[in-house]
Amino acid sequence: MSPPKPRATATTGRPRDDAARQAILRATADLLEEVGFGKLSIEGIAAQAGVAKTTIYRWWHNKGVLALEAFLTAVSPKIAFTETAAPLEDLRAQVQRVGKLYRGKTGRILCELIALGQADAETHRQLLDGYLTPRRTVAKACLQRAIAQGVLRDDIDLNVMIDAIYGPIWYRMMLRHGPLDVAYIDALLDLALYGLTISPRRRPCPPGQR
Amino acid sequence: MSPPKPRATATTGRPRDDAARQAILRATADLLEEVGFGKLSIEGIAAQAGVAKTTIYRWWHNKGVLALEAFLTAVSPKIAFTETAAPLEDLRAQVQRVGKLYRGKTGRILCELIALGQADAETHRQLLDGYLTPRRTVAKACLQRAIAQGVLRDDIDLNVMIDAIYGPIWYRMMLRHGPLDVAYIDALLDLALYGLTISPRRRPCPPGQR
Amino acid sequence: MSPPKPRATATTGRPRDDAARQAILRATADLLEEVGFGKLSIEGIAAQAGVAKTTIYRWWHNKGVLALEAFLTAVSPKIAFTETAAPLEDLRAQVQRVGKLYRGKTGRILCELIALGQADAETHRQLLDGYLTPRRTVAKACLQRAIAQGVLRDDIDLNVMIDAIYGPIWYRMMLRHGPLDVAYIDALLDLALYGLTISPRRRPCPPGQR
Amino acid sequence: MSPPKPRATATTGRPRDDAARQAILRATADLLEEVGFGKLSIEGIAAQAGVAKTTIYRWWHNKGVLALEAFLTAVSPKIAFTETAAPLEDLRAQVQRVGKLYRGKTGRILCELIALGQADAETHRQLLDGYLTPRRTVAKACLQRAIAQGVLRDDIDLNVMIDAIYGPIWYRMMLRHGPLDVAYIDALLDLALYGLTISPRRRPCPPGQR
DNA sequence: AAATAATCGAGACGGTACGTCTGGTCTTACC
DNA sequence: GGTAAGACCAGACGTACCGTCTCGATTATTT
Repeated sequence: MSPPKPRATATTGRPRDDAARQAILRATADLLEEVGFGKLSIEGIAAQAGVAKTTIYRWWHNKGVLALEAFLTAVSPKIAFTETAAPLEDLRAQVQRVGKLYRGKTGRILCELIALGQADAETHRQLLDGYLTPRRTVAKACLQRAIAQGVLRDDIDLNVMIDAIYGPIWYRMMLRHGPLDVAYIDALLDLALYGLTISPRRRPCPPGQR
Repeated sequence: MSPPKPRATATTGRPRDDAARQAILRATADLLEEVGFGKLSIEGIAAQAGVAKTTIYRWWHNKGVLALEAFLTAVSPKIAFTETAAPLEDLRAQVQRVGKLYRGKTGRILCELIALGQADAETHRQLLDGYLTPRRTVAKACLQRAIAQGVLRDDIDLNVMIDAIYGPIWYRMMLRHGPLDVAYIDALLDLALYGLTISPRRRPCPPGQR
Repeated sequence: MSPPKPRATATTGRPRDDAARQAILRATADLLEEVGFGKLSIEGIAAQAGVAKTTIYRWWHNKGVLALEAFLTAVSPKIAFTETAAPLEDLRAQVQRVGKLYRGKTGRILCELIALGQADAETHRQLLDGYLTPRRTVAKACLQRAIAQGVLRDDIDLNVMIDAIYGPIWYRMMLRHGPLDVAYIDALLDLALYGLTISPRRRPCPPGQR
Repeated sequence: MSPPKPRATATTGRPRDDAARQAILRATADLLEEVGFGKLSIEGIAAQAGVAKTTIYRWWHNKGVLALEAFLTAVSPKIAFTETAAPLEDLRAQVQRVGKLYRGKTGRILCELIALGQADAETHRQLLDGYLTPRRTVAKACLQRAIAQGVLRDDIDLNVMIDAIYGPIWYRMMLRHGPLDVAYIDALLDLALYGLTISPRRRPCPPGQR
């Protein structure tokens, strides 16, 4: 009982104050943007949220899960797939949208949260389940529509496909060895779709697709 | 003179004790492996190296640059390009070697150092200059040999090419959403080289190419 | 609020732990006796008291005020005036008692605290208010009784009188140029009371005066 | 041999650099005035004197003896006895001169040096031999002249006499519980000379003496 | 209505590590 | 051999947060 776990149910007693919860998440998100995860402190959050440290520790095990929840709450709404008739164009639009997001502070924070997950299994799991997997699932659906329409090979593991598309985006986001701009992402998608090797076929734009 | 910067030159006075320097770097590398960057402490390093804290602060601004230097000193020798007649095979071998390294603790530490670079420009610069850029330079040379031999397209920015190949490796190293094993890397290289889209050509390519 | 001042009142929050306070004062007094103020360290006190350094800094600005409070707490009870019918004998007894105390470690510590007060106004004030003034007040009352009984001149500032009596005691305590023994103190009192100059009268004074 | 003792004689090698010695003493005296003994640091002295720390440690065991020597060098010349035909007036003039000196920074420093002597026997000895004893010797001579002239009692230990005169001065210098001004010193001398008790004789100013 | 129970704020507590300062020692090159 | 420069080990400094622990006050449900 000593580790303060989030209560599953509490039938009696004073109910959880949702205003405090919101204030904490908000303060965390703000500070995360302002100073980054590295310099985030529970005391700072408590002060900014006008809340006692106890209240934070009561509901979140550690800085990581709190930061993560705050991050997810703030960022998740900003990325969503559109769904049109042309799956590859959907994909291209979505990747561009992600790229734009990752260029900024969101990318910086995300990177810190990933690093955090290296040491703490729970943070890692939460990051995957709460952020990565849902987005990959949507992306898979998009790719499957493309396969169904016969514009993509059907002999490759979807997970590998997605890695090939998103991997380089994350790579540049984290290493920052070059710009993560529209042109780069476009070139990258071309490469992923048509390969590096010399071949008779190019991306000859099936008439009407582009 | 109050900010303790690494001296550029010191013609007089007691010279720097290289034994202490080595001990510090060694202790740092060991602790980095043992507990990760997150739980690395200067006090711990000083104790393990048998050195005063001041000696550390005299030569390294902060934990980041020290950890980075220790990391580079320890890891750099472990990755090198072979050079044979078949550049694409060189590439494949090298990527597999990198993949193997990133599967383990090295990957975990690297990921923390990257996150660190998000907030501190100097750490970021040092990571790029000391680690990433040299490796990319070698990789570029390899790709250029392949282009010269006519097995790779010559109309694509080399930086984008390299991103397409290495990006997904790093992606999996950091997110750990799937195994970073030999089969994955092989599949990834095939994809990068031949593309996702449906084409008459497949990898066991035109006779005589391999 | 950044300078950690002793709180005036705290209506809310966890109340101050008096056990910790006592332990700190006790440890300080002990170490003061053992090693003197010069080698007193907050870390040492914290360790001996089984207390965190922060707890000390929370309630005492610096080593000086802590040492002083510990000193006063430990020493004050040891000196008190007796009150008999013969004020001059009361005085003589009290001065001898003080002399005995100052011969030992108490004197040594007191001397260090006085030196400390030279640089820090607050320490100085606290030393005067907490130690010196109360004792001088009592001594004044004693002298006034003597004056009322007609055995002491009534035309001299009481403060000067007291200085004349106690000054030489402190002088020898601090300079240690000679013994601070019973004989010395007796001789001193005779001198103070009857003067240095040649006069017909000697201490076993005119009949009827005592 | 490890404790660096001041060399007694050095028949060979480079002779001691007196310029360095002077610079060190001067810097020490200056810093002593400026920040007091408590915040005096060897590093500061070395920096201000343009001298290596080694050079200081070679010639002085510790901060105390250095500070003391610097103090004596700077202060000694400021106090000297005059010698006239009226010993008691000489005394009065000298005590006033001492009082004036002790009112200022000299007193503050002196007090710190005395405290220092509580813990370190050598410092204490040096303070007595170098400062106190010579001054007391001169004062004794003065008193003896007064005794020879028949204006002072000859049945009292000279040491006690001197304590009775100088003790209260030091007392006020160190405790600062009241002003150390001309009037105070005058009153004090009267008291010391003529006593506190009621007697037919007052200081009736032997004609021509005052 | 009272009792019970969990929440909340405030803030003290024992700790760990921080980055700095100074004390003394040593090592080197120069004079 | 003395000296300036400065690196070295050692250890205390005062601060920032950590995660835990009382408190008194508040807000519900259950008797």
